[in-house]
Amino acid sequence: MARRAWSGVGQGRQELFERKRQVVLRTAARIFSERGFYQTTLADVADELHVSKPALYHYFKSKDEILLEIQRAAIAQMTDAAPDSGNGRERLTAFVRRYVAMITDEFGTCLIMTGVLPLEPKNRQSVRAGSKNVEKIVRDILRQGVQDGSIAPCDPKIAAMLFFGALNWIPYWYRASGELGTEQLAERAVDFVMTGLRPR
Amino acid sequence: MARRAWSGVGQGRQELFERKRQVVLRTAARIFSERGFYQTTLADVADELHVSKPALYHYFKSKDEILLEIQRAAIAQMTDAAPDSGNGRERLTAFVRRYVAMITDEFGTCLIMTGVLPLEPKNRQSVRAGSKNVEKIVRDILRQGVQDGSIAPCDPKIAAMLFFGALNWIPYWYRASGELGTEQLAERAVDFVMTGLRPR
Amino acid sequence: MARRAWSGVGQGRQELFERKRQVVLRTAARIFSERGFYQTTLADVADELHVSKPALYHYFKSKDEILLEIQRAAIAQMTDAAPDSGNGRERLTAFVRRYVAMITDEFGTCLIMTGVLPLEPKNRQSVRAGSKNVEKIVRDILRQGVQDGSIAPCDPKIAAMLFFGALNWIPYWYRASGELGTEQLAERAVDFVMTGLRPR
Amino acid sequence: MARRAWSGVGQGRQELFERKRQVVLRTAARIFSERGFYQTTLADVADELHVSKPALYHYFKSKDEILLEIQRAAIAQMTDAAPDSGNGRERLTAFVRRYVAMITDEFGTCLIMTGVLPLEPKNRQSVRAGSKNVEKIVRDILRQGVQDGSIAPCDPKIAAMLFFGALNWIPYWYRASGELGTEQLAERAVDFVMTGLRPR
DNA sequence: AATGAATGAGCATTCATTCAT
DNA sequence: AATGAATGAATGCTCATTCAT
Repeated sequence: MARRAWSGVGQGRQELFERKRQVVLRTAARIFSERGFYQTTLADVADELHVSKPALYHYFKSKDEILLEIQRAAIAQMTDAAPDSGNGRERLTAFVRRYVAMITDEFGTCLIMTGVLPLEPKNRQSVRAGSKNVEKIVRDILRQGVQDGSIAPCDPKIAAMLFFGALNWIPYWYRASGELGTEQLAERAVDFVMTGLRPR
Repeated sequence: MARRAWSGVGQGRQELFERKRQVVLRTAARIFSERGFYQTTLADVADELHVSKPALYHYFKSKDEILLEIQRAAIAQMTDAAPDSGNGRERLTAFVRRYVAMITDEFGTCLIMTGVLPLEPKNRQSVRAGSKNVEKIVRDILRQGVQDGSIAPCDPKIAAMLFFGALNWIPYWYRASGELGTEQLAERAVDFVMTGLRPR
Repeated sequence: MARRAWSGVGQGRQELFERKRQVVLRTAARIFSERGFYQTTLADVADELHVSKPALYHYFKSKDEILLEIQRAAIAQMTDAAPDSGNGRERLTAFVRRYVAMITDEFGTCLIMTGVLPLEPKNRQSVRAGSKNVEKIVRDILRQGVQDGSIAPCDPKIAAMLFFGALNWIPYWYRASGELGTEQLAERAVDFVMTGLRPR
Repeated sequence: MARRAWSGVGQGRQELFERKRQVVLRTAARIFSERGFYQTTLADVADELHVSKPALYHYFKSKDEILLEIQRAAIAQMTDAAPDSGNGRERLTAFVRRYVAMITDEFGTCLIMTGVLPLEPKNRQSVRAGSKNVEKIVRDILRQGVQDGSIAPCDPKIAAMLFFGALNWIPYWYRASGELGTEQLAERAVDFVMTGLRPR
């Protein structure tokens, strides 16, 4: 019993190392989101992986680094979510669809639910800079949309944050295991942020 | 030097005790939100109040209880935010205005930013029940609005959560000290959740 | 059972604190010298004092700080050992007598036997500077003696270090509990460093 | 790049093994003396040798054994330092010259600076016995010298330890890389232990 | 009511050592 | 012979909480 959780993960040399690293990251992200970063000990993570605690230190040099890499991965995904063609509304709609997919995976969920406060100040700044960048992308889309008339006139800063709120809150209530699929959720989100609740 | 932070808070007997309790609560809520619950030690809270650590135990029996009471207070405020007259849209609009006011104060902010994970399971359930109740209030308003035609047809569950997301995320980015007042913020929020981003 | 090792140490407020601190220091110095710094855990020190481990942290903020204060105390004693009247030989003789007394107490012994390597670089420099100072005192005495003719012509640097060697090695072999008293030891040391082993 | 530090050390079969062992020993001795035994990890030693950590276990079965062999080598050298012809003074002088040479090499320096405390009790006794033996050699020389009149009357036990102190302290301050050569140092040491500091 | 002192429980991290290849 | 991977054992330190005054 207690087979290595990553037995048979792959067989490249360097590559195997990298895959195990990813497994650690996903697992840790999931547990951090469920229990909270501080309520999760490295022993918890190790146990879940059927691995000893020091083994984790082969892959990461500290608990903080694990969280940092999770959040970096989340930010990277989100940054790539920016679509580049179409008018403002079209781009925003595409962004929502991709963003919902990412924020419901382990990394995105952990970024939102754990937040950056546990990180060391330096790393915190790093992740925050990434988030700011994603926000800027959306602000720019909004500005474009306002100009091309596909989006209602608004203060892009405020609107972007209310927009992000609707999406970022998803990890707090949505369970992928339920009946609502991620794509359908994305459609509801598109509807909500585009047309609001008032009937047309 | 180092005068008690609550010197002159009041002078009733029982009442004085209660007021000091509130001061502890507000202060703790603020620090918890800023640094995070686990990064905040009771020594930090005591220092901020110019009081000794054990003194806090005169007012609360544990760190957990402090957080619990903060969150209960937040929930109580929010529950009271429910307006009872008007059609769905009117009631929802009124709710948003009150909710924004509450979520930007120390208690509301702490409820959102600290979350319920740090609480003991029993207390966590208690707060969660309160939150569910607030959500139910909104769902009911939505249902009413859909029926009376003042709100667009939608799945009330999903819509309510997207709606709450837009509002709950506010503490993560809004600073009351900035140029945007709370009331103006509330108006933007009303616009956003009611009409969305697409031009009419 | 397990009475506090420092029960009844004193009763001033501030003063009591300081005395307990000294007790910790002496005890730690003794154990460090016996077992070595790294072989001694804070639990060992705490046990010896019939106190809990965290209690030590009321008095010192780290294991390193304990060692630092021990060594600072030793250096302070030694610095004060410098006599100021007489010719070179007389001053050196007086220095030996005082130095032997100090190097055989807990602090002096710990300074020699533990060394400064365990200290953090910054603190290490600090103690080293103190040691250098003591060495300088002796070099100056030697120079004076060479000039006034009471000490044989020699290179003061080398001579001082050989001189210190003879004395500093004492903790490695001398036990105060044996038949040879500290004063007698000091006389032998005076003889040795003054006249050497060859008959006159 | 990063060629094995011992590439080309030799080519005999068994002999090669033995030479590599010696390289490990010298290197470890040097690092132990510089940083301290406990501050030196086997990874440090392996890195310095451009070898993997487990590789060291081909040559030694534990870190303790490495230190033990270093110290045994030092003791062996010292034991051989005893000269056998001449009167007491002559023999002692010769001993000093040889002893200084040994105590300034890697093994001798490590024996002095690391001490025997890190060793397992059994090994510690073994090395201590060797040291005692070297001390006995000197005591015997002193006794002979006192009898033949070439050394001043003294308590051989105390005199021997003060004598050793002057010499053993050398590693703490002497750097072979400086301007003072080992032979010159030995002459100063001979002068000091023979005639002391007082002018004749 | 209030505090300095003390503690139990816990946790991240390190490192010598072993194992599988 | 040699190494990357893995681990058991240990330790310094933190902090919520309690106790004695």
